[in-house]
Amino acid sequence: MYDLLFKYFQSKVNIDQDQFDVLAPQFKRFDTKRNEFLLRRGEICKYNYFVNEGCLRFFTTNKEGQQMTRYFAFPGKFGTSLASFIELEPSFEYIQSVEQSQILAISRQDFFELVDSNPVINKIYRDILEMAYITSQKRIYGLQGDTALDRLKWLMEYQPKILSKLSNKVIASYLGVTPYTLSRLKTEL
Amino acid sequence: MYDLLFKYFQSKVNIDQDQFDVLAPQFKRFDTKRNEFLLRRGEICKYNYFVNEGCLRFFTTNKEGQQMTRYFAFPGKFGTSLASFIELEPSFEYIQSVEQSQILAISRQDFFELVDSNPVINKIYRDILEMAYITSQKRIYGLQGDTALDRLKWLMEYQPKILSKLSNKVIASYLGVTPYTLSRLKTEL
DNA sequence: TGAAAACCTTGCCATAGCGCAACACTCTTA
DNA sequence: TAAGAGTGTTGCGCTATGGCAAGGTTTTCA
Repeated sequence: MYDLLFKYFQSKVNIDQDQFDVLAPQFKRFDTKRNEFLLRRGEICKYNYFVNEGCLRFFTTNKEGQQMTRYFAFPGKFGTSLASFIELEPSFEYIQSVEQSQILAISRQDFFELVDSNPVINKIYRDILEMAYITSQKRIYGLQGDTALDRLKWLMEYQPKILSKLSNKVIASYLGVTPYTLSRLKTEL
Repeated sequence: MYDLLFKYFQSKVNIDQDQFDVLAPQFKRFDTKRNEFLLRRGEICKYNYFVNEGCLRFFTTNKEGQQMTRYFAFPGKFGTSLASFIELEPSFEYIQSVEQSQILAISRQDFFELVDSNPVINKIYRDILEMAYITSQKRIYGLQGDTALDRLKWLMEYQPKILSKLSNKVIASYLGVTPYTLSRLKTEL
């Protein structure tokens, strides 16, 4: 159950089995059904999630009710609604299980106690934040300056898993286009 | 010279003058002219910058050569080309001084030594990353789902300094529209 | 301080992407 | 296994934004 998480930690920092065994029990297992919500807008996000199997989608809706997807967490990735998780304020986004998934969740309090007390976890959290921020920067530039077709090509090259595993509807909501447009773009490839 | 930086640190964590005096000298002062580049695409970003006076702009260009702005650092803000700064890889973005500015810069090595050895700095860096990431998330959602007019209104409400201090050309490059469109949108407000 | 450069605005038309409607296809799940 | 819900495709017209051109205004700096 904790294999993937241990591998993840090892890939980031030096950590041995004993150190890991101390903190692993703080991660509780959740099993989710397809399309199940782990968090809805307006709720407080109490957990940081690690995906063991399946996929989580992080999205919000604009005033026309259209969904916009920010991030897909595949196996071996962390994800949370950070603003809510940090500040204990109502979340502006949803977290939904795209398919039947197995999730490890650590509570806010346990997580930040670890971050403050355990240099290994501190470093991992720093890494996650740095990488997530850099990814966001690139995505901002992509949304600002590339055409929808460019963004689709970028996705094919760098995130092929998204294209192969997910529905056109959610892919479109990630690219920032309508499903109509995505369908048309695919004929231009 | 270090007043603003000290205030910044105090606003984030408990720090007294003695603690601050130890680390302050690691920040070297740079004075920049209007439109001077601190970093060009392809160069390695060696410093983390703190703005004392003036303003720095962080941007890149797409393949048509249009500029896209990600962030403006006003007095009391940090900014760097993070991917390059962390990984020592060539930067994909530029850092330019919008106007005559006074900057405090700390080198990569000094910075990460502080982050690893000094809990106060570690916490500040964590805060910066968290806030920057949250801001990026909101910006991604804004670019994906709101019209250009919505984004302009958002800017007026939450970042009025950008509208009042900067040229239309760079504001447009931040909103992800052309200067033509921005000019037209302003008549619709 | 005055010429040159940069910037802002606006008319006009071009284009990318939107969104309805209709239909085909494909997963559920009872 | 059949009905229904959800998903993908495509024709058509619409809207938001892009981009050239031309003119007026502001800024820069020698």
